[in-house]
Amino acid sequence: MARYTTLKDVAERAGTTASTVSYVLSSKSGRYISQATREKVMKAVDELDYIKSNSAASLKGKEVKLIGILVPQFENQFFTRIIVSAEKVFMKRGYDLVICDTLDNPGREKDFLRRMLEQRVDGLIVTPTVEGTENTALIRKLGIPMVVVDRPLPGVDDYCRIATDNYGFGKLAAGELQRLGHKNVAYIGWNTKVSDLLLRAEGVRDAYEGRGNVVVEATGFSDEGGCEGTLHVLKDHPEVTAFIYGFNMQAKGGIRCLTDAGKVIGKDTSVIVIGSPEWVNAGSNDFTHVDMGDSEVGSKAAEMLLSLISGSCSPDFKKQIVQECSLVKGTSVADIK
Amino acid sequence: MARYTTLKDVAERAGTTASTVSYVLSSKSGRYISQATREKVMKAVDELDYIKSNSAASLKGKEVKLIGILVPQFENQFFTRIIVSAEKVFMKRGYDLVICDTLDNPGREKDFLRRMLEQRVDGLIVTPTVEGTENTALIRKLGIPMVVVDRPLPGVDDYCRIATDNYGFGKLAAGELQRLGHKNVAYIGWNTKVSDLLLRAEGVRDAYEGRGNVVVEATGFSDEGGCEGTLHVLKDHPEVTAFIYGFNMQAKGGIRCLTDAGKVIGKDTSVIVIGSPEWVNAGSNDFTHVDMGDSEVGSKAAEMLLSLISGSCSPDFKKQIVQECSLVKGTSVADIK
DNA sequence: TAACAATAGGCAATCGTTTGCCTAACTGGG
DNA sequence: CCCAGTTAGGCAAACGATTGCCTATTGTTA
Repeated sequence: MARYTTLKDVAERAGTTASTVSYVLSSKSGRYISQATREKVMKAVDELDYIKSNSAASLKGKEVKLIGILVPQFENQFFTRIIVSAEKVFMKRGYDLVICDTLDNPGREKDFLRRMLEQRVDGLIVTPTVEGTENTALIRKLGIPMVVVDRPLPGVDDYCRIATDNYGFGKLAAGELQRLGHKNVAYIGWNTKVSDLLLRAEGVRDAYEGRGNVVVEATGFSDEGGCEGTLHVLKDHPEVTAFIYGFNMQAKGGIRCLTDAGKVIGKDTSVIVIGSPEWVNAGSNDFTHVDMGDSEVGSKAAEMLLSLISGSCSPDFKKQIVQECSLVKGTSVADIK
Repeated sequence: MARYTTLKDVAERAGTTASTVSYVLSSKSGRYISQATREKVMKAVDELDYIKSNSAASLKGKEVKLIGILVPQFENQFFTRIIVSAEKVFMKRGYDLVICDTLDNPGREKDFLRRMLEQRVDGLIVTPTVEGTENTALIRKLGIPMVVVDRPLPGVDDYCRIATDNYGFGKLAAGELQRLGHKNVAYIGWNTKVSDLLLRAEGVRDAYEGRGNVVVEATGFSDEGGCEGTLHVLKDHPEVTAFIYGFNMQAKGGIRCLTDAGKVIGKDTSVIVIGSPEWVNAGSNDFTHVDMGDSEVGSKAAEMLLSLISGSCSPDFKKQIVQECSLVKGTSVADIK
């Protein structure tokens, strides 16, 4: 086991006491330290490779300088982008990130959250699992600063959140298809109970209210799910001229199926992807897609959490911010007007 | 600030002492606890939402149950895959992950490593920055378990590492091009001094030794870099029929340039990508690429680190494992034989 | 019935930092 | 020369969990 040197070791070498060393290192005002002592201490610190113990410090009520982040799918770039942009904000303020991938499994989420609390994290950024609302109850009860990202906590309302504009995603995508003359479109989405996600379909439906038909296919959250839904539509609704994919993984699978079925995207059929996975414009791809504002979501969540932690906002400050989205035009939608 | 309950609070409520509560919770053998006491304690723990403090425990020499992971580019799927697969291994053993993105900046790396030590992480998985070899010196001196991933620590040799087969990547890719009749190929790589990465070019060169010509373009590690290198080749070496891209980001930019230049990939020109970014087979893409064994690298590193931590291997156990790679054939290489 | 093992649980030191409370030496004004 | 302020730094009590060392019951056996 590794041996770390302690304040006492340093003090001994410098010929002083632990408290003095502590004061030197934390350079707190209100304590006078002579230049000579300061130098002796710094020399000893250096020679002994002293590294302070965060555990001991946090035991004395200091911040742990750890932020916990729980996301449901690490492999989804939407979340890694959130993490990257949040990290930039936290890093500047000296916080490290403990990151967990819940895999959308409420059991894992519960475990992880408890472990975060055991680590006494200073705050949490959480995209809750679909059915694990209860898991965050303790966090809220204890009053640990937390910002929820993307999905809501159903049945709860006094918490901070950076939301994505799910309804807007659908509406924006559908609007574009309408503009280009598509009367019969399909929305391939996730077969989930999370209201947040059903909103996307609703946005599409509302945009088409009285102006065309929308076929909604709710399938599994995976490449296969996307493919399956697409095949259903191709088979049962040959009148459909455009597909909106609610999630990037489904989109990937669905597009593969369309291609395999011999369709040329942007000509024989049209596609809009909700989200900005890297592949939308890699290689010969150039998909029209809805940018959910991934990075913005991350940095806003981080900033909100920091103000919660620093107490710079009132203790009962609760706010939900909806991130704006935008349409990025590619060549995957045919103009059939 | 959040108030956590302590062992003492629990003890008071259960009508016993902190030590008993501690023994109940850790269920250590060698201490007798009556069923009645056990129940009273558990009840109190429950009612008070007791959550143990990892800081306090680690102060007493317990493991912190944290593993630090440093990667140079979070946005690169190679690394997120490593993290995901490592996490699966660690999670089963009760470790949490503190993840940092060094952005290949030695200064950031140094900061992060220090912070990891301050957290007293039980072990580290590190892909060192290009020029920050010194940064890990302290880790090695202190004997903190560490596994290096992918890149080497130049000038150091007694450390554990899961390496990627850089030379093999180049050779494998070049071999495929040769097989299909390409005599003049280009390798677009990173303008770095890291031997590890130069090896890829060497693999390509060796494969072509006496059997054709290789143009090597070393550019920046970005989309733009890939594009730039590609344009040079198109301009100065019209005889080149195939491109090998050393890194996924360069590949993305380079391929975009090829397309913009009116080339149809797999017909007019050929491409092999080293690495497996998601886009290699998304949409209408189907690139021949070299699978570096990303996930395997992560899980092997995690397992090696765990055995280092548990001391199940001799203290001076040092081992370098090279992960095998494989070629995944797509349609991006034309057969010109 | 004395002696011993098994069962049950309290006491207090310890881990490494932080910080409030002292003391002590100097400096300078009156 | 005395007292107040400034400068410098030691002492020791926390923080919360762990664990070795006790003590005090029982139950068991010779």
